[in-house]
Amino acid sequence: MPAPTLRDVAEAAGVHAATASRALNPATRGLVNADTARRVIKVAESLGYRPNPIARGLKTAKSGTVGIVLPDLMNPLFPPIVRGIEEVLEPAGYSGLIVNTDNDPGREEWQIDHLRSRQVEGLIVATARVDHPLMRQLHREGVVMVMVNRRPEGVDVPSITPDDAAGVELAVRHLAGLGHTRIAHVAGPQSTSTGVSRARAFRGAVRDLGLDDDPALVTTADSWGEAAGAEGLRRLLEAGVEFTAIFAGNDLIALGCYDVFFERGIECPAEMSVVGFNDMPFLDKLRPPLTTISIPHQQIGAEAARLLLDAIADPTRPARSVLLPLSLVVRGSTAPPAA
Amino acid sequence: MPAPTLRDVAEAAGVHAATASRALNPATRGLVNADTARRVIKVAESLGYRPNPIARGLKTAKSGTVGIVLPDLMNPLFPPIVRGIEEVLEPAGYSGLIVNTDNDPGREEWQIDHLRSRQVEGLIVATARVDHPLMRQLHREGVVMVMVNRRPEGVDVPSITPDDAAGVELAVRHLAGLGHTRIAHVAGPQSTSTGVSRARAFRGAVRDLGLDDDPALVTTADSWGEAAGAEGLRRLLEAGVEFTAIFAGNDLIALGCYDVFFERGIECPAEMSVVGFNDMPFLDKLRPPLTTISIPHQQIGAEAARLLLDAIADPTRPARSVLLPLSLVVRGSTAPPAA
DNA sequence: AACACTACTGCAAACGAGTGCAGCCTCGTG
DNA sequence: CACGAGGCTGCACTCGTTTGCAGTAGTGTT
Repeated sequence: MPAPTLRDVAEAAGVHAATASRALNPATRGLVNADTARRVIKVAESLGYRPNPIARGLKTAKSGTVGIVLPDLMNPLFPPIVRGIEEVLEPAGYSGLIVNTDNDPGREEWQIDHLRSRQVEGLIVATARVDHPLMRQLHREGVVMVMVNRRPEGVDVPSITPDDAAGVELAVRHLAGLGHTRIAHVAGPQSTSTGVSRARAFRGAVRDLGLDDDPALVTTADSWGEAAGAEGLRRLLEAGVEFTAIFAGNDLIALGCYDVFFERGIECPAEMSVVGFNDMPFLDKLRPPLTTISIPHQQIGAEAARLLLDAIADPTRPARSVLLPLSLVVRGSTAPPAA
Repeated sequence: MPAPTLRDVAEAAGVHAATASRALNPATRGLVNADTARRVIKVAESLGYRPNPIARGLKTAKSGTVGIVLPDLMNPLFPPIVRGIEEVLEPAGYSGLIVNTDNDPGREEWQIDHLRSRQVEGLIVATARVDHPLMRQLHREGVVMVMVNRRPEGVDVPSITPDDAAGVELAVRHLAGLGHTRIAHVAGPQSTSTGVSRARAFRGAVRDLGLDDDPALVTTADSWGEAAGAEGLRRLLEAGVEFTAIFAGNDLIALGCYDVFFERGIECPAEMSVVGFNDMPFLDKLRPPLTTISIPHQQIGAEAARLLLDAIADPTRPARSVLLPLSLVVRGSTAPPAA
C-alpha cells in the first residue's frame, strides 16, 4: 500500500505516464483528448492519487514553499501576520516555512541560508533592523522577497507597511482634542526604522497641531520592551519636564509606563493619559484599558503574501509597495488633563 | 550562477559524482579514500555547494519536514510550543510546517492531507478535540506522530501533556493554605479533555484537603473564553452560593471573573481570591496581577519534537509518554479570606 | 491522390542525488 | 610468478514527474 504514483494511474487508465501527467495538469490538459483526460482524472481520483511535490519540484525547480523570517514568533505581533500570510498562501498551493532570527544578524543569515537550501521560492522578511546588507545581497542574487513592517532603503523590493505616520497623527490628534498641549513621547530604539519614523511623525504632528514642540518632551527607550519603556518615562519625570500625556512608541513601552505610574502613585488617566501603538491582545483587560493605535496585522500578512506570489509569478514586475491605514482604539487610558 | 550541483563538485575535484556523493555523506565516507574525501569536501566548500534536499528527498523518501497541527496559532498558548519544537527540530536538520485547523474537523482533515502530500515525515498534533477517529486512522496507516496537550485514548501514540492534576492540586492547596475553605470552580467546557480532567482533579483536591465538597460550588463555562467565564461566575453568584475563592479553568475564564468583579464592585483579592491556569503573557500587567499555574509550554514543544524524532528514527519503538510538572505563580489576586 | 495540417499520444531524456554491482588496481601471500 | 583479497572508484539505474520531440492517425484542401 505505498502511495500510488503517476505511473500507476497511467497504467490503470491504459495510457502513458506522460499523457496522464498532461491530463492531470490543468495547464496542459488542452493537449489531450477530453475523454482521455476525464478518464485519467477519474482513475486518479479512485486510486487516491496525490502528485508527489518533491518529484515535481525536482523537475520544475519549484518547491511550493516560501520562507517567513521573523524576529520572534512569541512576540504577539507576529501570529496574526503569519495567519494572514497563510490565508493567501494556502489556496495558492503554497506553504510557509517559519524561522526565528531572535534579531541576531548571524542567526538571520544562517536561517536564510537554511531556507534557501530548502529551495524556497521566495521570502517574506519581517525583521526590524534598519540596515541590511544581507537583503541587498539577496536581492542582487535574484531571490524574490517582500518586506513587512519596514520600507527598504535603496533596495528595489516590494514592501508592505502600516501607515505609521498617519497612525501617530491619529494618536496625537486624539490627545490634542482632549485638551492636552504638552505631550511627551517615549520613542522606540532609533536603530529600528519604525522607531525613527514614529518619532519623526510625532514631531510633525505636534507642530502641525500647534502644540508645544519642546525637545525635552521626547526620550528614546533602548528596546521595545516594558523595562526600557519604564526607564524612559523615569528619565522624563526626573528631568522635571511638565506634561499631561504620553505617546508611547508601542504598547509594551506603554505598559512600562503603567509600571512607573504604579510605583509613583500617578493616577491614569486622571493625572496622566497614555496611548500605545499596535493594539496587542488583552490590552482591554488592563486597568485602565489602554487606548492605542490598531494595526491590521492579518491584512498586512495577507497583502505581503499576495505581493510575494505576484513577484514569484513575474519577477520582472517592478516593486510595488503598499501602505495600510491604521485606526485609533479609544479605551480608558486617555482623558482630558486635570484642570 | 545557478547553484552548484554534485556533478559540478565532482568534476572540479576530478572524480565521479558517485564518489563525491559518498565523500560528502558522513555515513558513507569510509568507502572512499581519505585523501579523495578531503579534497572533495574542500572543493565542495569552496564552491559553496549545498545538497539539494528536494533531489535527496526524492531518492530517500525523506523530506526533512514535519507537520505541526494547531487549532489556531493566534492563541498565545501555541507560539511558545512552536518555539520549543523548532528549537530541537532545527539542529536535527528538520523544519516544521505549521497549519491551523480552527478546530474544524473538516479543515483538520484537509490540512493533514495537505501535509501528507507534502511528504512530511511526522506529525505533531496539538488540537484539543477529545475524540479523533482521524488520529486512529492515521496511526493505522503508519503515520508517525505525537500528541501535545492531550493523552489519546485507545491509540498507541506518544504524547506529551502537562500534569494538570498536579497543577490543580497546587492551586487548591495554595488557596487552602491561605485559609479558604469554600472554593468555587468555573470549569472549562466538558467536551474538552482538559476541561474534564481539571474539574475531576479539583474535586479530588478539595476532598483530599478536607474542604467543603459542595456540588453547588462548581459550574462549567461553555467555552474557554472570557465571556463564558463571566457567565459562569454570574450563575454561581446568582444561585446565592457562598464562597471566598475561585479556581478558574484557565486564565481567560479568570479574566471573565475580573469583569464580573468590576461590574458588581467586588474587591479582589480582599473579598474574593482567584487563580487561573496557563500563565498567559501579560497577566502580571493586570490589576491585580493574576495568580496562576504556569505551564512550561516551550519545554512541552521541545519534548514533543524529541519524541517525534525518536519515533521517526525507529517507528517500532513503543509509544512513550511524558507528563510535565507545572508550577504555581503567586501574584496579587489571592489573599486570605476576609474575616 | 497527394499534400498539409491538426489533434493527439508515446518515447526518452531530463532534474539532482543515492546505491548495488562490477571492475580496476595494488598489495600480500604461497 | 600466480592467485586471491581488499580498497576504491566508476557505471548505470532509480526515485516520480515534466516536457521537447517525433510519430501516428484522421481531416480537409487542391
